[in-house]
Amino acid sequence: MEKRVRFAPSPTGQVHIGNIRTAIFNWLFARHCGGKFLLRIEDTDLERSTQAAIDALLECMNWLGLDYDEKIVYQSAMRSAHIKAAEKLIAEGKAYYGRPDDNGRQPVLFRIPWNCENIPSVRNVGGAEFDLHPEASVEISNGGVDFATVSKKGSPVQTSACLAGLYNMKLIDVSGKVIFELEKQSSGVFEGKSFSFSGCSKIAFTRREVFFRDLIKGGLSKPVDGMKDLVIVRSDGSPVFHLANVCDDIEQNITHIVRGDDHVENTYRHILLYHALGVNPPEYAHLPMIVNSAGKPYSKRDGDAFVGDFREKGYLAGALFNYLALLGWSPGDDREKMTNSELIEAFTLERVKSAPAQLDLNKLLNLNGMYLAEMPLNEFITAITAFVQRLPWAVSIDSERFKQVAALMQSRTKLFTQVDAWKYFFSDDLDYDVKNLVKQLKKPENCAALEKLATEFSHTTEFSGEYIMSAITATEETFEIAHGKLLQPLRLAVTGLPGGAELDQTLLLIGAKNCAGRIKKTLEYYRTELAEQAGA
RNA sequence: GUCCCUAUCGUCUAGAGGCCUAGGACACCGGGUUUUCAUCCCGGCAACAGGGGUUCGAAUCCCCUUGGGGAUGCCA
Repeated sequence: MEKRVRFAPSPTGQVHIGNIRTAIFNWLFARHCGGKFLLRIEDTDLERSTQAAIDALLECMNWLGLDYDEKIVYQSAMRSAHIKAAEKLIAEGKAYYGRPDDNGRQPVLFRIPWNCENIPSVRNVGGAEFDLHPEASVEISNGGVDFATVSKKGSPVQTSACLAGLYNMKLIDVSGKVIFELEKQSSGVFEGKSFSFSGCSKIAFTRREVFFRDLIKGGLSKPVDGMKDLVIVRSDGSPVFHLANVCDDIEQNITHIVRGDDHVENTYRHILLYHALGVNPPEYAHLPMIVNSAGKPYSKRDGDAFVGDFREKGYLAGALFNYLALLGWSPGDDREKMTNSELIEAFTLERVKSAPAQLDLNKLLNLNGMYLAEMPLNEFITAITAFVQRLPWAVSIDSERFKQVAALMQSRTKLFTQVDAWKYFFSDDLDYDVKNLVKQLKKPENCAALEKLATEFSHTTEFSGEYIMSAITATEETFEIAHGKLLQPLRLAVTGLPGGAELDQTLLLIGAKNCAGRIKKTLEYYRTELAEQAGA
């Protein structure tokens, strides 16, 4: 059978990195097994869902190459189907109207099914009982049972459970006498009859549990007595996530649900909803969360949590995609830098880890650098041009010269936004690394040597790489500076910074006259502004 | 509080009872190349959370503890 997965985000803001990783895993799964990757936009929260957020989402997916099959389903357009499903459940006695709100309107609640015998996802696991706090009462009604167990310290712990969770329930008083049997009263309770008891010491019942095999986490189960009937239509008439989600997954014939593991608890209820709607539930796979460098879930304060931020900062879509695919998953061998087709080929849900993973910006940066390094030069230039154009100093730079600089700097660029550091190739207005500058220029012989070089540069007619290096060597000899020790001061004087590409290539691009002018300017700057503090 | 999930270098991970003296990558540290810085190359540091079992043998299976996360909504 064709495998069908979906990515179902709520467009309520920027696209979160954890969210997009879920999309990536769904996409990889679908592409690996030749299935369909569907997009459903869960825009039922009309207050918070905006067109801008939807546009941002689509833009993000497009940027990362997450192409989807079939038409986008907008959940808001499915509303009448959701309501119809709720009505069907009510008609079949599988859902009921709950307590009215202040305006007298009633929500619809899904009843955790009382008769579970024919539901393959539910099984009996034997008898269970709780000690009850004697001072608290037990309330039994159509909506479930409220009672209070006893904590270790002896205080009451208020608990409630759906009726179905307390199959064969018996209430036992302090003398050991059974004072209530749910089975005998069940039809009355479903019709609205309620009971209240005090002085009970025990509640005994047959425990049942919902179970499923998660493709990532393995066998998972939850006792039904830990569940409550859930609202599926609010009193204002709007469908709740659980109902909408399940209905749409049924409508789209989803066969595999791959989502964040914050949904594990919901899965038990969703499975029951599936059965109530007469459909076999799909396979589930729950992905671990991504956490920040402190091991906590990402919050607004962390920044770096939105896909758009990564794009703005100059990360490549391919690198981010590759990196995110490796968070919580690995191919099983030592490969890390992988093309999309390699990822598709290797991807299986079985290899997804189930512990949370921290995003490591360093590693992402490194991977991005690898992608940049192997980009063909013309592509690199095109891509980085988009970033340089935003910079104020770059408004009218020469494109031919920019290409030469790009060729020189590509191998040392890990992020497009690092183009900001190329300013000195185009502007005489240097941003000095003052600390390093002072360190170099407080040696008088360095200043004298630079002075001489400036003079030579301003007069030379044959400015070449060879000329530059031999001029430096000669000057070093003249001023008795150790071989190579003049390079740092010279670089600082011309570019303001301690690092960069090969010095001769750099100076060549800047030009003899400019170099000479900058050296003089830097020396002047040092003497007037920095010499004093260097001496002190 | 209760329930569920989870636990290998600082981080991402490999690991399916013997291939483990625990492998790779990032970061970090050292060396080489570069007459400087970076790239690049080579090397190093660094982990099975703790305690009990099971077994001839445990990172691997079981239990407990501890740490982390999630759920417990008329949010999604």
